[in-house]
Parts: sequence; structure tokens; C-alpha cells
Amino acid sequence: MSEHVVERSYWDRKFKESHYRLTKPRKAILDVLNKTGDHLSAEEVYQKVYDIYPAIGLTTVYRTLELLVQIGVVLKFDFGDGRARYELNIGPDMKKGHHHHLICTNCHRIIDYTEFIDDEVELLKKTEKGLSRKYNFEIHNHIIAFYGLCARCR
Amino acid sequence: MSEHVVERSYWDRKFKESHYRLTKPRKAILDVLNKTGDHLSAEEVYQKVYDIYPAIGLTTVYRTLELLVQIGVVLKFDFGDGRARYELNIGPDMKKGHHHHLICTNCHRIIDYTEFIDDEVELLKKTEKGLSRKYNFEIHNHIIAFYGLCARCR
DNA sequence: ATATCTGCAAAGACTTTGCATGAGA
DNA sequence: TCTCATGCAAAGTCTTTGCAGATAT
Repeated sequence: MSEHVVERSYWDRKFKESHYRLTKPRKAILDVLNKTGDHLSAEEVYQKVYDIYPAIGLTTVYRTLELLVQIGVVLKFDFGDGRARYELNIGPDMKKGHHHHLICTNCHRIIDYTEFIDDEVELLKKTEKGLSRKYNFEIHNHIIAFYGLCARCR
Repeated sequence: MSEHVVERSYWDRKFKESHYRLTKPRKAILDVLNKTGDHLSAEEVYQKVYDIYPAIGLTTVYRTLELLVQIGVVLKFDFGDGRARYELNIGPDMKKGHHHHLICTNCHRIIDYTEFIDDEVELLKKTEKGLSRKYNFEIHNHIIAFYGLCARCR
């Protein structure tokens, strides 16, 4: 399918720029991230990759996720349940655009929201500009998260 | 000193409300959190408490910090360096008010900032109201953080 | 060819749990 | 008194590292 061709060329380019090799395990991991709408833990990524590429090792998953975070393709989060979680930041076939999170402190469920994002982005742009000037800090990314109790847990 | 009396009565009240006991180890931990301006890890809290209360155990530090998070006295963060960090949320003698963080992804330094907080808080209030209605989510807290490179690392 | 990458096993780091002793209301 | 809290040791999780064999350019 041509959809797949587009994906491949996109990652190819992105990897060439970063002088890393786009190997089979890495492609499989990217495919998994590209298809899911969830915030997967390393173990969960491993499980899903295993289905399409059983030779995969958990170590490679960790190393690849780390690499993808470095080159800005993946975002890494910690929602307080003791394991890091990952989601695609940029990709050819992304399920969602820029969004933020509601995090249930009881059951650790994550709700993505996109409401008010425009207002937030506008404010954050101003803030970013001011902060990077004042602290000489080069901002690459930001997060906003609300903590509390979800509908089921309250 | 009367300053100390004020602190004690404050924590006393807070603990009575929560039907927990304000023991010596817990007092020592609160004193440490109250005096520092940093975001301490559990190990760092342990070290500092050790100086004023050598009988302290690391386990107690973990359990107490967890407890303080539960009753809303302490905030828990994960800045990406593999250990949780804690700071006082409310207290009699706090070093800082509400603030957010700039996090260096290279050296893991944390910079607190309070600029633009008013604008942010205003926007977040609106957002909170909308989100809690739409998702039936009870919001207790929020975080904003910017990731990037600090002056030294860029 | 040859610099990277991979998977396994082992080690590392942080955090939690079991349990007998000790302290607070 | 009697429930709750503490400290030590041990266990549990998630993540990283060492290394020999496999792979991509």
C-alpha cells in the first residue's frame, strides 16, 4: 500500500539525517508506535512488537525508545506509576496532534485532551520566549498535566 | 523560638485532620522539606534527616513522603533522571510559592520560574473548569514543565 | 569491510514489602 | 492498652550494561 511507502520514506529520511541505521527491529518499533493511540510502556511496546517481530529483545526496545527520544521522534512521560511511557511526537500517520493529559492519581488512567490547546499554545509561546531569554534556556518541548480523580475513581 | 511553635501547630493540625500521628521521624522529615528550597530525592531527604535524626531509616522516608503526597502537603515529581523528587506544597515557612519548572534534558538541572504564572493560572483555571465538566474529572493539581538545554549545556 | 546494532544474561538503581520491635494517643 | 509507626533485611520492578555474534552501508 502506498501508505506504507510514505511511512518508510519518512523514517528513512529522519534516520539518515541522524546518521542512525533504520534496522528491522527499529522499523517494527516505529510501526507499533505509529499504529497505537496509547502511551505505551517499554514492556508494552515489546509485547506488541513481539507479535510482528518475535526476535525482538526488550533491551533493544529500551535502546531504540531512548534513541527516538533523542532525535525528537518520540516523547517520554512519567505518569507516576513507576514506569516510563512513550508516544510518537512526529510521524507520517499519527493518531493525534498536540495534546495534554489528565492523570488519575488513583487508577493511573490517562485521558488525552485537546480542548483549549490553542489558547495554551499561544500563552506558552509568549512564556517560552520570555523564559528562554531570561534563563538562556533553549526550550525543545513542554508538558501540561492535570492530576486528580477520574470519573470512575471519584 | 516562636517560629518553631507556629510550624509545629500547623503540622499538628494538618496531621490530626488526617488521623495520622505526627511522630519524631515525620517531624524531622517535615523540617527538612520546610527548610530546603530544592527538589529533593528520597535519598537526599534521608541524608539531610540523618543529620538531625540519625535513627531515621530510608524506608520511613519513602513511607512518609508517600503519606505527605496523599494528604496534599508534598508534591512528587519525576524530572527524568530515574528518581522521584519531592517538594513542599503547603507549609508554614515555605521558601517559594506556586511555580513551574525548566528541566535540562542533558544535565537534569531544574530551574524554578514564577514569571507568567499569573497568566498561566488564569488560563488553567478556565481549562480546569471545562475539562472537569467534560470528563467528569476532579482536578487536584497541575504541572507545567519546559524541557530543553540549560545555559551551560546548550 | 567495518562500524553499528542486537539479544541474552547479569548487574544496577530505585522503591516496596514482611515482620518483629518500639512509640504515640 | 492497643493501634499505628519504625527500621532492618529481603524482595520486587524497571532500566542499563557487558559482550559475542549478527547486520547495514
